[in-house]
Amino acid sequence: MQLPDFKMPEKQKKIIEAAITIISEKGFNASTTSEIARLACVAEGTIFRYFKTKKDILRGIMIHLVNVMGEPLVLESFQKILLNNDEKDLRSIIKALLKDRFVLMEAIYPMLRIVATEAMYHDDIREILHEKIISRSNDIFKLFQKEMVARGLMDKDIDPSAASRSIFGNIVAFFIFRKTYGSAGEQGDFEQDLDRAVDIIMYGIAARPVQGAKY
Amino acid sequence: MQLPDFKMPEKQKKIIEAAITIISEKGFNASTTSEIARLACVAEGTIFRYFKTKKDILRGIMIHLVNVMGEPLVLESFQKILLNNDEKDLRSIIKALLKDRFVLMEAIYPMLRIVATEAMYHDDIREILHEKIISRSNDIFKLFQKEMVARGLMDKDIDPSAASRSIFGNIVAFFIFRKTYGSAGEQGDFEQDLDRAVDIIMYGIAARPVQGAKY
DNA sequence: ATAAGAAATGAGTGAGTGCTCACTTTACGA
DNA sequence: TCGTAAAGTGAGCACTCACTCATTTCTTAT
Repeated sequence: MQLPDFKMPEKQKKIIEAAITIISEKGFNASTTSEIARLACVAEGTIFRYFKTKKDILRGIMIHLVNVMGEPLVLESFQKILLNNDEKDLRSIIKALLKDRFVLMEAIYPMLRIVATEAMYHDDIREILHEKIISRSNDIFKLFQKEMVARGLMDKDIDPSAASRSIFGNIVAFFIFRKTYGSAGEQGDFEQDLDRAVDIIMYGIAARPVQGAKY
Repeated sequence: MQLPDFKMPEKQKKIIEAAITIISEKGFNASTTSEIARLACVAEGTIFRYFKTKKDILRGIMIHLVNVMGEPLVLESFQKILLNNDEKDLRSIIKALLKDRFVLMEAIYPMLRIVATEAMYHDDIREILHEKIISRSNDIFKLFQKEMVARGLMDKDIDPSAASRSIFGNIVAFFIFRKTYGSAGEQGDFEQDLDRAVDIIMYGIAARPVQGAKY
């Protein structure tokens, strides 16, 4: 996992990168500090110069997720797609969103694995995640919905929390299924699959909009 | 985690029950055999009479998920809800499904945590899960869709894989969000939330069916 | 009642862990 | 060039854990 530049001692960065790689592969407890040190090409003692304990490495990874990836990658492009679309229709926005999230999740996949696992067992990590990413995404989505309603592209009485929760679920499910099964085909296959997923997010599993309807 | 009766030595059952409790709380690697033994009220050596290694306990848990819970709980009621509904409309079926899955997931929550975590790191567990539960659920869903299409309740050109994937994502997201935040209110709150989720699964985030339409 | 085998025990073992610390190397201003 | 502080090292320490096995307890057939 190659991290973007960030003011931080060379070795510390190497340690975090190595830790992300190893922990994402084997889980936190199954990873050893000696292995991380080996991959990072530092002595084991060096790890404990930068991180007080092993658990502290996890915290370091989370801080990175939030500071380096969270803000610039996760939220910025999310916001751009949802809020800078004066002339686009809802369908292309949702499609752009799904595509962008897919690419992002693939890019930070090792980190995602760690967060998904550890958030289940550490309250503090879950808290950071919620505070810095989930609740802020929710806010952005609410703004987005307001705008869409104003432009007549979304139904005004859809609950925004339920909607964003559903979209979140769809995105994650799309990613996981593609990642574990699927993706057997080529690029065209992906586009088609994407379109299907977008259709269902837009119109559900039952209804299809009347031809020429405003939605 | 109280398991249903199943032909198996008393102590072995106790060990698995204890293991589910402890592993779901702390994760597999952070759980110790001595702690499991203590909770199960057996000597540590007894564990290794029934399970060759510690990892073998995990396999025992998975076998239980599949044999005891998987077939009778996960698939049976799934099938009943989807396929024994000659007179019900699509909306009530989906609502019943979502409700049933929620109750089920809550009942086997500790086991779910273990499976969700360990499936990320062990190929064999992911394989069992896919073979015994996911692919079979998919088959059931395909039958269901065929029936719904025949009865004119679902659009025939919705891809069944995409649809079941989406429903899966919605169910899981609904569960997780309710479990970690929400559920702050009472029962009425839950019903309302359920209805919102069902609406979105049915009609998506954009369109709403015309009043009196057949869907 | 007793023998014999099965089940259960838990102290013991050694491999392997996170972490320390006495030491070496590097960076750099005077 | 040297002195000093910071950065880096890795052998070793204390400890934990999965697993073993000699011993005890239970079960049951005769």
